[in-house]
Amino acid sequence: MSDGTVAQVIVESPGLFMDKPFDYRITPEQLRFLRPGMRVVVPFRKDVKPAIVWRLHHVDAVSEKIRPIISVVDESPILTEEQLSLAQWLCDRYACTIQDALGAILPGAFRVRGRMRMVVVDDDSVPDDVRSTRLWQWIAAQRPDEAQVMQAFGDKARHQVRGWMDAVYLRQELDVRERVQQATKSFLLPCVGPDELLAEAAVRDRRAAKQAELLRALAEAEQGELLWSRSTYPGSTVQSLVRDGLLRIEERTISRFTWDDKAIPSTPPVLTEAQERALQQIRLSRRANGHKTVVLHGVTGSGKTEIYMRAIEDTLEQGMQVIVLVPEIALTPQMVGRFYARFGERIAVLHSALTPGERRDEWMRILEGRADIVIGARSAVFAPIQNLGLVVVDEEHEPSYKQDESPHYDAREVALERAANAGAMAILGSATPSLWAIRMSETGRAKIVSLPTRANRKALPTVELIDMRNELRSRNKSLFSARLQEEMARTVEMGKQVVLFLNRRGYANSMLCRACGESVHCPNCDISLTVHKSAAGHVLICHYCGFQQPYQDVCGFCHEPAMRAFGIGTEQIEEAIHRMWPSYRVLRMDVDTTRKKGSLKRIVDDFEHGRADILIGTQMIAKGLDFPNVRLVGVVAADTMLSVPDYRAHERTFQLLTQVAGRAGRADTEGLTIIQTYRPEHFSIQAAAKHDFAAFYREEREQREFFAYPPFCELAVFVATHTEEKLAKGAAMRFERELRRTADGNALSVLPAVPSGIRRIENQYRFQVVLKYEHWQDVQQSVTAAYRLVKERMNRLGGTCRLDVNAQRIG
DNA sequence: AGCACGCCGACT
DNA sequence: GTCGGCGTGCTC
Repeated sequence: MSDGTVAQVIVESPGLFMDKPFDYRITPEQLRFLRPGMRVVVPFRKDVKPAIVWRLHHVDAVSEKIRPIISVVDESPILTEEQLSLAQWLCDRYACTIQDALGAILPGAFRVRGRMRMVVVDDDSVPDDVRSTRLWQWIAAQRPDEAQVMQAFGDKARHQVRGWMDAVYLRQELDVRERVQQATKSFLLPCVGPDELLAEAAVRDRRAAKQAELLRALAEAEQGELLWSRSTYPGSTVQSLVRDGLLRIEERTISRFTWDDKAIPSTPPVLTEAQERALQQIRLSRRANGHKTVVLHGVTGSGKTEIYMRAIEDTLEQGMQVIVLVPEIALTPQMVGRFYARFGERIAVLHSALTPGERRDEWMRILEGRADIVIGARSAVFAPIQNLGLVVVDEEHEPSYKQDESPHYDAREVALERAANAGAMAILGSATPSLWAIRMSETGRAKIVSLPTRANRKALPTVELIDMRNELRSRNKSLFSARLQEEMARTVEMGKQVVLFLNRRGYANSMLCRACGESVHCPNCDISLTVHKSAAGHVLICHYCGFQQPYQDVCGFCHEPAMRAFGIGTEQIEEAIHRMWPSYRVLRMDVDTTRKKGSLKRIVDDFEHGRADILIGTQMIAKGLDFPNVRLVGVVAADTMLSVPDYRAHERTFQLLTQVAGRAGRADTEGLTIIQTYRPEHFSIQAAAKHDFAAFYREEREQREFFAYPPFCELAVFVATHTEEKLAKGAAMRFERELRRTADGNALSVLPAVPSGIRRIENQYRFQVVLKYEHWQDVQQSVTAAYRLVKERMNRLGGTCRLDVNAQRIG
């Protein structure tokens, strides 16, 4: 027992059971520099495991059972104190483990691997008969850990090895390895003035031409330094000049990440009156002491990005830093380009398509203050910014801000939490703000700032609704109404472009037997197979597990040759256009055509540069793309989104239609949007057609309030999965029962356990329990306790449980 | 997770 | 009597 400080660390190890900090002893030497947020390696059971220092804890007496930290990986913390408290906040808010929370914050590139490996002590004490064994020689060469020895030589080798260790023929050595290292480059800097460099070069001309060449290059270098390219100047050349005291080598950390098409620096455009007014309101809010959250509601093409950039400039002037969130950065190359043009190298980019090395380097640039604008997707909200002044969430209504795995965080909420902690401002921008955002302004937690007109002073595109029931009556069996066909042809003849939107990929939604009514189902999932076109004809694919089977026109149930494809997909539209207008150049943009890296950008580029007349796409074309030459936007079937069994189907329909319509007429082209629908009277479709956000909001708000759905309450969805149906069901029922027993019935309403929307995926049965409550705080304890109880049990039985707090969809 | 501890059925 | 089934608990 002794006085001192212990380190509480979070050990990296999967599972719920160890979700608490463990104490470790600190040596006096470590005590001088050890800080929370550093990575360490600790002994754990018989293993060595990587861990993160959670906090330093003063105790009167250090208990005997506490073991020492083996090794400290970092010289300075890679997580800030604020990020550590954010991790705790994530645990509380989303009922996740500390490990999950830290895992979400810290990029995987910082993961370390620690192991104890065997090293031979090769001196006279080792007898020759030991030295001559195959095992000994293998250990000497491989430096394996114990598990590797067991794997290669089996169980009998263990005793042999233990014996050698006792005799000190072998010893254990800690091996700590990081997944990727910080990238560095060597720079050459002169130690003497340029005149002397030239003089020394002259001396060397005869006997060391290469050295002379380097000295001259260095004397003339614009920055007064050179990036050392080892192929131009070999090590020997540089080393001898270093020895002569003429130059020195400096290792500098650099970032592997480069953005290859940086736009030319541009001068900011003159703001329109509306933009000017909006910016003034934002500046007022920033100075205010109260809420600093602004919902920027700007119609499509109103120039929201320019407002963000002005607000960013203000923030940088105050010496503070900025986070900009975009729904999916791969979909918004145009936006990143504009930011580079404006702010240059002070930008760091974080998103999932970066290599681990690139992400690590960008992280360090932010942490060390070498970048002060972070632009990225959802996870960029965790960037290690130390002096946050502004968070921007662009396209705030997009569902991609919600994380689908644990922790099920909502980046918008995290953004507001971080902003509140830092006293920073938050701007949530959208042409179609979510009900959540508008509700915040109603309850005084945010202020709405509007941009009601387009920056190009053009009107919003005219929207025509086509009632497809009339088309059927007039015997038009084509996918396109007469009106849409006519305008498509006219637009292409004008040399303008068309965007066609359909929210369903593949060729057809399903195969249905017209004789017996059965559809073709996936053998592993409770879902019908989607029809896709391939070189070899049609294939049926499961969108959930990837199962494939060939197309057959004979029904598997009644054996009648009556199978037929139902429900149009994007591939079928492409085919129809080829048939109707063989000369039109068509591009298709959906998950299937953009799976390969860079293919999305190529499609965007091709369309932008007029190498196609028509772009067919799923919802990914609705996200902030800007094609100036688009005259016509056609929505092939507006109803597909409306009939989704989800409480947000109306909201999603309105948002998608409005966003898609907004792709038309962005520059000098007058825009036209044609929406085909079987339900033209539906308020979501009517409101989108009239660009009437207020009307949509009024109606939808009323329904949500009446049926007690968000934003008038919050939902949490518990899902249990297991290959045994009764075990999945049992876990969900246990969760339900537990909550009925422990939770406050006034604060929490528990809906009965039922099968999930898709009852089985990849042979796992899924049962769910939906919870409704007003304040998570009031129910957090009982819900978290019940969840942990059931999850722990379920994991032992080989199943899984998940709890999505503040769920954005059910099922 | 992965492993040790511990309390009940079928066996050399 | 023991060998081993896997329910339960612990890891600084």
